[in-house]
Order: sequence, then C-alpha cells, then structure tokens
Amino acid sequence: MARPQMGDERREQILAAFETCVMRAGLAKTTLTDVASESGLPRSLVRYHIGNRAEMVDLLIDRMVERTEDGVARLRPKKRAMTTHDLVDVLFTNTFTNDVTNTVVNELWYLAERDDNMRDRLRAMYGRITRMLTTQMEKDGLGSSPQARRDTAYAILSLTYGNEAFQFLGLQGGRRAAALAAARTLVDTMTTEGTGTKTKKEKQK
Amino acid sequence: MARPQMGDERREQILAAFETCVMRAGLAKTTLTDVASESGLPRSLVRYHIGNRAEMVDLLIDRMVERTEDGVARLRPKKRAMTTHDLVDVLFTNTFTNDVTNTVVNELWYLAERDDNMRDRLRAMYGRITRMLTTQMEKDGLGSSPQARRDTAYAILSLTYGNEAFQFLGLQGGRRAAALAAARTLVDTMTTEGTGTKTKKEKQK
DNA sequence: TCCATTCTTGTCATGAGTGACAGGATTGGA
DNA sequence: TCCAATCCTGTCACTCATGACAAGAATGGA
Repeated sequence: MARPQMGDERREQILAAFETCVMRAGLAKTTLTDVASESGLPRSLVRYHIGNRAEMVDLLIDRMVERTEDGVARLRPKKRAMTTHDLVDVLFTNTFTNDVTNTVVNELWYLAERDDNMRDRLRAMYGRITRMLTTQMEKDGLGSSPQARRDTAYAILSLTYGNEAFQFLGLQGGRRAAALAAARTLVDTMTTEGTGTKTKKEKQK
Repeated sequence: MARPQMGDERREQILAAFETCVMRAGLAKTTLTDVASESGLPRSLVRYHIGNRAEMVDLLIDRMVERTEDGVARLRPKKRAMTTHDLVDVLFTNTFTNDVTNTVVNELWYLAERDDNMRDRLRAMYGRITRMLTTQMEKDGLGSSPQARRDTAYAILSLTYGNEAFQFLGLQGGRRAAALAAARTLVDTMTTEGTGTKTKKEKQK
C-alpha cells in the first residue's frame, strides 16, 4: 500500500473535539464547522474521516454508551466481597459523577424522547444496572421474591437518577447524602430471604 | 382606536401550535415556519404577533412554568384534610402524568443544562413542591427536625422524578407502583415529632 | 366620509450549515 | 523511479431559517 493510515487517530481527535462542543453547546447546536475548528482541522477533512453529520452523531453515541457500560461493568470486580449497601454507595458516588460523560448522556436521554432505537439502548443500559442490583440482593439473601427485588432495585435506580437530576439543578447543596440514606433505608426494609421476616428494625450487621 | 385587537387570541393560537410542534419534533428543531403552518397562519403573521423566535420561546416557557405551578397549587385544597401519604399518592399519579406538559417540561430541563435562568426557575418550581411536602409532614407530626423532613422530601421528589424518567423509557411495564411503595416506605420510616418515638424503626444515625 | 389603528400579505436579502467534488500532496512499496 | 493508496485543501451550489419591510385590507370612532 501507500501512505500510512491516520484514520483512527483522526477520528479519535475529531470525536474528542465533538464531545467538547457538545459539552459546551449541546448536540443539536453543534455543527460540523464547530467540530472542525475545535479540532483544528478543516471542515472538509472532518467530513473525509467522519462522514456526514448523522454518521458523526452515531459514532458519538456508540462511544458514550460503550463508555458508560464499561463504567458500570468496572463496578463489579470490587476485589473483596461486596454487599448491596456497597453497591448502592458506588452507584451514588461513582456512576453518575463524571461531568463530561454525564452531560453527553443527558443528550442521549434527550434524543431518546423521539428515537425508539435510542430508547432501547438506554433501557438495555439501565436494565443491566438493575440486574446487577438484584443479583447482589439475592446473594445477600435480601427480598422475598425476584419481583420484590426488582421493585426495590427499580426504586433505588429511580432515586439515583432523580437525585442526579436535582443535584445538577442545585436544589440545595448537600442533599445527595439524603438520597443515599433513603436508598439505604429501602434496602434495610426489605424482607429477608426464606424466613419471610421483616428486617425493618434490624440493624444490618 | 380602530380595528379590534386580535392579539391575544392569535398569540394563544400560535402558542398552542408551537406546543404541538415541540411535542412532535422538539424545541430546537421547531422553526417559525413549522409553527406557522401548524397554526394555519402565514409566517409573517406569526412574527407580527409573537415577535422573533427567542420571544416566542420565552412565551412558551412562561406558559409551561405557569401551567405546572398551577397544577401543583391545585393539589393543595383537596377537600378534606390530607395526609402525607395522600400527597405522595397525588405526586405519583397526577403531577407528572400529562404527556404534553411533560414533554415540554422535559425541554425546559434540557434548556436548563446551559441556561442559568432556566435552572433558577426549575429550582423554584421544585422547591415549592418540596416545601409543600415538608409542611404536610410537619402537620402530620412526622420527622424529628426540619432538616429530617427536608431530607425525606428531597428523596421522595427524586424518586418521583426518576420514576417518571424510567417510566417514559419503558423500563419494565408497571414499576410505578414499586416506586410509590418505596416512597411510602420512606414516609413510614420517619420518626414521629415530639415524642421521639419511632413510627417503624429508627436506626438512622 | 375620513382616518388612525391594527391586522394581514407577500417578498427580499442575508447568513448558516451542509454535501459534493476536483485536484493537489504525501508516502511506502514494486 | 513510478505508482497507487491515502490524506488533505479549497471552493461551489443548494437548502433552509431568519429578520425586515413595503404595501394593502379591515374596522370602529370622529
């Protein structure tokens, strides 16, 4: 062949610039020209390596979903045995905490409003987190049935997501702790497996 | 004077059309031409009555905030005395349940991402709901301190909001009940006022 | 009737964003 | 040296949304 291929590097460079632009102005308002000047490349070169705007957006979406899924997956191998409480803690402190990823993921939610496929992808993403929670609960002997575990996991995830939204809104400064405490309460009030007794007043050892 | 003023009617007509367009395609992608053809008016007439695009958007925002606040305010005079549980029920079943308003409010959240003023308005809106909750809790003798009440109210609101998001996502069909149950649990696990006795348990701190 | 006010129509210039493409430059291998 | 793949540059035409405005129509009061 001939000239060495710069394609991958260029694409990376362009997508990074794209992210920066989206962060600054939002997806809808980011133009090819913006991305070009942000990346220091002429627009035609961006077009050459990335394709048209739609393709560029698709690439960004893949990138974001992949990154988030990786983040979620990395939670699991937490060295020593993990309790449901630990997992909940991690959800509140790590998962939705990265500004740049978060902002772009918000864009994905916005897209999902009118894009079935995007909705599916998000659903899969959060479904995975839910499953991770229920699995952990089961390991810990929490919940009287799969249904009960799913319910609580769903509530916790909702709480996490809503908290993140209001946190961003700046509705009071330090309310994250309150949401976390509430999530812990939800875990504590689950019935224990087998016995069917409630742990309501039981301090978790 | 002279010709009768159509201004108000026209503006109403236009804003209604605007809403429909936003519902269909999103705020960013809705053009003056879209609104015009949706309302059956020529574009220049839309411009005459509404002004430029920015002013039109401002009007829509006012309209949405006002409508939501009205909806919230209307929760209060619920005939007979209301319990905190009732209020929570209403939050889950009534507040975030109107498709058209909801979709547009979502747009407001999206705007808030990069608009300080919008963020302030949303904060005020949800702050009002929070206050309504804490007030009711106090009436019912729930919570050991204003701080505790605010914490729980915040958690419940987060839960409500997150649930609404996932509900929209279609993450499982009927999980709304699970979120509501969780919210009720949070209320039930509050300490009671004055006596210092616990409703169900107390292990927090 | 006249007229000021308000509404309505149609058209234009401008600018932004996009996709397309012709042609040049660079590079490693035959 | 030559060649072919790959990368890069500059420019063009097209579409679309916007703001501006001139000119006309309707209407109720003086």
